[in-house]
Amino acid sequence: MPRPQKTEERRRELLPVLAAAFSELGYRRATTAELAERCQVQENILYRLWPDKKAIFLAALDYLFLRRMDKWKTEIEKAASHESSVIRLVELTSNDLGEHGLYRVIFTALNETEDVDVKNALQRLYRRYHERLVLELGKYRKLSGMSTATECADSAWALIGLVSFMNIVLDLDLMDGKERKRLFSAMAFKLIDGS
Amino acid sequence: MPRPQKTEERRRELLPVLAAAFSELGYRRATTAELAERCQVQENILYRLWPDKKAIFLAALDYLFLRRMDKWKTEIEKAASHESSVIRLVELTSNDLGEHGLYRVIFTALNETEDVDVKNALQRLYRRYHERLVLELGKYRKLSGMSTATECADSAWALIGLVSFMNIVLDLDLMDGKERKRLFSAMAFKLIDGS
DNA sequence: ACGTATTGTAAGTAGGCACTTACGTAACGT
DNA sequence: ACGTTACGTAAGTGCCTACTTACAATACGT
Repeated sequence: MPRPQKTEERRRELLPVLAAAFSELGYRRATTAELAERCQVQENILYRLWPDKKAIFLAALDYLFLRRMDKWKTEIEKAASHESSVIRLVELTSNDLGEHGLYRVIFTALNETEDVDVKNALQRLYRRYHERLVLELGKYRKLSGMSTATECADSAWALIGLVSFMNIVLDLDLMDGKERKRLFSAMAFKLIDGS
Repeated sequence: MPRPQKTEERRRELLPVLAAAFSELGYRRATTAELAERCQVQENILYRLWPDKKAIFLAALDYLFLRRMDKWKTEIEKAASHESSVIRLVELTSNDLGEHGLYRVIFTALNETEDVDVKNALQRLYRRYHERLVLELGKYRKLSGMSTATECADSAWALIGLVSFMNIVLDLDLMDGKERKRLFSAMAFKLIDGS
């Protein structure tokens, strides 16, 4: 048997480039020609690695989400034992609002929700995101004693909403960086402290 | 001079249909062919009323926003003098989350922000939205005495963010109607009461 | 070394899209 | 009544884009 296939390896190589393209350009403007050019390959070989453009997009979405969760993890580990991980996450998020391309891709995906696969992928993503946040928030609130599970879940959703919106603010240049960061921090801390 | 042109009148006639199409389908899927069919005219005549598709879209966006602000106005007027208009607005919003097509169109527009005209239109829309909300929120908080202008502005932005996010929740079926309404009300009231 | 299967190159295809053109028809002022 | 202008119909045009096909080059196991 000649030439062992290393497609999986190739996919991993190209994914960061593809993800960057999607987060810069969105789904539609990231044409297959553009994607291929950025990967410095022919369109053809993208289609040997994935069945279609949608599959490439979903792979990129997944990649960005996992990358983000990894960053959360290392950030939490870096935290001093006495400080809460939620606070650490809020600070992390306020510092790189929009730098990671995840939200851009999510917003672009939201316009493709008539596609069942895209919709399901987004659903799973948001649910996992929420689950993870509830976990950290729960730990934090347990320290201060009061707060029901529902209140925790609500606050986590509101936090996710806040981050989503801050990315709209960023896209539309509704505020400058300083103001944006101030608003986000103020609101985020209100939300994690609950009422 | 023969046949007085009534283009403006025709535009007003078609706008509701066009706006409905854009909020159902988004910008891309609302093809000019589809738009024409829904209006029961040929594509051709749309291009006699507007220079291009983008102009139609922006007109629809404006139409939906003005419609929404009108609804706010009548809702506030309907309010009994003793109850606050902000509370009235929150209740209104929680009742018809997603029914009006405004947010769908806004989200679709957010994927076209590389276009300067679209970006400016959205910027103006959000700023006017915010301004209006700050006004009502200010009146409400003046009653309870404390709250700086910045706090008011912050809360107004957070409210807008919450509504934006609830529309994502709706699109992705992340919660059923009851749960969605509960979450929105709970968070909205926290936000208008400030911390 | 050689055959086989993968990787790379380049051109092409079919469909969808925004936008036009050409022309027939109807209404208004005089 | 008639000429002018707006309105309506229908077909088309050229471009873009996701996806293919045909074929050459290369690397591995035997």
